[in-house]
Amino acid sequence: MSIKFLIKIRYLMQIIHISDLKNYIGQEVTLRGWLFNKRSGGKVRFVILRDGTGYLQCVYFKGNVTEDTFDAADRTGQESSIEVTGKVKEEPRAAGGYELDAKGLTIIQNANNYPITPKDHGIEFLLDNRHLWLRSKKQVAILKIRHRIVKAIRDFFDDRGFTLMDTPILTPNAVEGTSTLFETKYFDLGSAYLTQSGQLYAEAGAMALGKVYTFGPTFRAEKSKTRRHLTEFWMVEPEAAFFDLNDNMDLAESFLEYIVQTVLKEMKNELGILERDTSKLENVKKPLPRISYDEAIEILKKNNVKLEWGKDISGADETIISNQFDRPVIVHRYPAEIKAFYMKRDPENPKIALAMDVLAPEGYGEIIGGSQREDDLDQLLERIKEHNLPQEAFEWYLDLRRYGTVPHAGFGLGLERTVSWICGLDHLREAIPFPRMIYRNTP
RNA sequence: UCCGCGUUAGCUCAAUGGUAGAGCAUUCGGCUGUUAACCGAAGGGUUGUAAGUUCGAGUCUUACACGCGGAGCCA
Repeated sequence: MSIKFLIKIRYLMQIIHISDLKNYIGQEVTLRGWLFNKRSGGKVRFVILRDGTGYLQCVYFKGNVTEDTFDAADRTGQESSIEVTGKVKEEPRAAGGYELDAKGLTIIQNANNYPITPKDHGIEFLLDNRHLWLRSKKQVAILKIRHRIVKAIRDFFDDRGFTLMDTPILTPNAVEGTSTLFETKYFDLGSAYLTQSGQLYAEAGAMALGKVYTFGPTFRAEKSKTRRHLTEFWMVEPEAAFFDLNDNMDLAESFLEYIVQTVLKEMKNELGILERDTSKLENVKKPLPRISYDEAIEILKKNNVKLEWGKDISGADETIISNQFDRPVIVHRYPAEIKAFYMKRDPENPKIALAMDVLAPEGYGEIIGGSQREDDLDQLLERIKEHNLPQEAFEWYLDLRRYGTVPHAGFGLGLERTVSWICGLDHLREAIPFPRMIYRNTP
């Protein structure tokens, strides 16, 4: 065969992805990707190809292929980049149902000694190799579900008249004045802090656009060392004018239902790879149970846990409460003292803030926190004093109450906690591609 | 910051105070349907660091370093 002829064949060959195999049964195709794993018989070689869209077993029989090709199948290492050609066929013995009756194997780059072998590894090693760990089956499934959740979040708000509004990451002050923030030098203006929430800015947006949401990274410099904390995480925060606490809870409820039901419907394969028991996710439908903080204390009392009125609900207590229900539970009307300065007081009881948290089932804890905001100028001024916050830093925020203030509300949903819950992960660090934790900022 | 646990081959882990071991990975050989394939062989070690107890320390003691889990804080 002349070189010209080979080039012609090369151009005629259809280059496809594994996810499209079903449309090419019986046809000769080319696929490109990485060698996921391989096995061998005496005169047969099984090469598992992955290309980001799926996995495909390519079968090389000695005699059916050239010596060179058969040797190539032998000497190609795990995660080598390769190009394969062959005929697509249905094959119940192969995982995925399709197989490639392979003819050609081109090694783009032969990888030697890939660190993540097909056996167990410790978490430290895997995190050190996070850039490679992302290639493994479960991590690919998690990344895809995370992407689908992000898309569901955006679709949900976009379809309901919310406008995406990005808020600054570098901010001049602490939003709630409590959390420890990452500090950085900012030219001649002194210090700037990495944002811990876009909410105050989103409130300005809600007064401009009616309904907005902000979706971006947030940062907490707390020295938290648990499976529920990262120092850098993503949060989506809707904020709507003329919303009260009930509207806010209605929105959160529809929102969670939409996200979970969308993932259940469209990500069956990935949930299967993660071996997620989806029966508990099926229940995530309106209406979600709503209980007050006072009722939460009663539930704890029945379970022999004493919680003094005015104290915050701990992680363990959250689990006890959420175990009483078969779906996420909304807890509302917390003691004002343990909540942020901008939350509106209950007109019926000034000791209570019109706050709401949503606790995920199965011990995943708080995934949503929100409130109706204080819209009265004098009340807000008083709160700022009580919390010892510098009023001048909040003048712009107070302007929102001076010029056409209206009742409004919003909440924040932690993306990684949501991904972790829906995927059934045991640690937040697998819910984000490159986790940032107190003792790790690499790779 | 506090409490608990851990650190042995590239990776995951064994080893009663008495010669440092296995599986995976790597290299070589075998097998025509493998599914974390399997079978045979080989190479691979300053047992986290420093000191101490002991005839003898991977093992016991102390300090330090690093990591993991939990508490607090929060999404």
